[in-house]
Amino acid sequence: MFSHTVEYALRAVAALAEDWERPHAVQKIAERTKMPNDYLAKVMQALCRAGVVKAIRGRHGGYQLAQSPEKLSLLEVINAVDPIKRIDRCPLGLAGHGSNLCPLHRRLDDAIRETENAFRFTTLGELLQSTGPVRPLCPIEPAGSLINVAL
Amino acid sequence: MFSHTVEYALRAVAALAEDWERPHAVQKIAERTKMPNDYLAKVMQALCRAGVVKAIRGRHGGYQLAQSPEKLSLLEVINAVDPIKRIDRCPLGLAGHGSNLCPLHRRLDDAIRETENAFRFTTLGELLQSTGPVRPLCPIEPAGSLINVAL
DNA sequence: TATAAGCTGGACAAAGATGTCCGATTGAGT
DNA sequence: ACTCAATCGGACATCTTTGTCCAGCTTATA
Repeated sequence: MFSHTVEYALRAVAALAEDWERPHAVQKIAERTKMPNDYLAKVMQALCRAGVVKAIRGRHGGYQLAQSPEKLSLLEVINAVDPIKRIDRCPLGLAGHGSNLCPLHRRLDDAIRETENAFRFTTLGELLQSTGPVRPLCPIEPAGSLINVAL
Repeated sequence: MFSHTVEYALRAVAALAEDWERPHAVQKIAERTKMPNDYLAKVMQALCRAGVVKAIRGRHGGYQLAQSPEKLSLLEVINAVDPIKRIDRCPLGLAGHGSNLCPLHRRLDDAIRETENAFRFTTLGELLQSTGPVRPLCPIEPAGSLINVAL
């Protein structure tokens, strides 16, 4: 239901969120989140253009969140790379229908709106704080090495 | 959020639902629903293989719903052409995580599940019965000709 | 100032989704 | 039997998404 690019973007910001006031190199993020390095580079550029992250160029540079994880909603991330499109007029191309969708498209748009809201009101910060029963989740390290990514 | 193919499939079954016990030729459905004839043919084949519709070959043939609109959920139609994929294990490919998703993927899967349910419990019949304030919606005919498609 | 680390952006390749074309097959009607 | 209307299904064209490669630019550090 969500594009691969969206998934990548969300993984990336989740990785950045760990210590968000420091730049992270694309290569590091890619290793952490197990995605193709060069494709991630493109995704980061998109996030940068959208203002979700900022780029620090040059040596010791990288990307870092533009604001604290608590202020960043998942929807902002999603819309930065692959905007959720609401159905705002009849897809059959009929003029004069304005916001009056037929029952089918009304139903579809309702679902889209609910999804949009679910992500609009979820911040990256909430994800990091969430104290599920099985905490160290996606991270790679099984034993006790390094920090758990909590993706 | 939904593929073009899903949109087409839903339009098609909505068109069929009008009088579902009679076969409708692909060409007629395509005109009604304003989509490419030959692509619709492929979509109908998929719906047929999934058992959502049945094909009547030969002259005076066409496609008709396999069962009454009241018994057909939108989810069945969607899954027939472009299945909604739940996130059932860590997309990072970590073994040993079973159903324990990290907060991010838990959140994503929740949204997918909600969407799935919204369509699982909506039947085609409900859409046709729904008495919105602006009834004749997507149909093409503005004046008083023919039946309103109520797509 | 030289070097290395890192982002930038263009070009391109591969794969999937969408759209088109057409001959083969089926079955009703004459 | 023959014809016509219709699905069936393979081949192919096009577009978008995803993925790869690389030369150039920017900046910290020695």
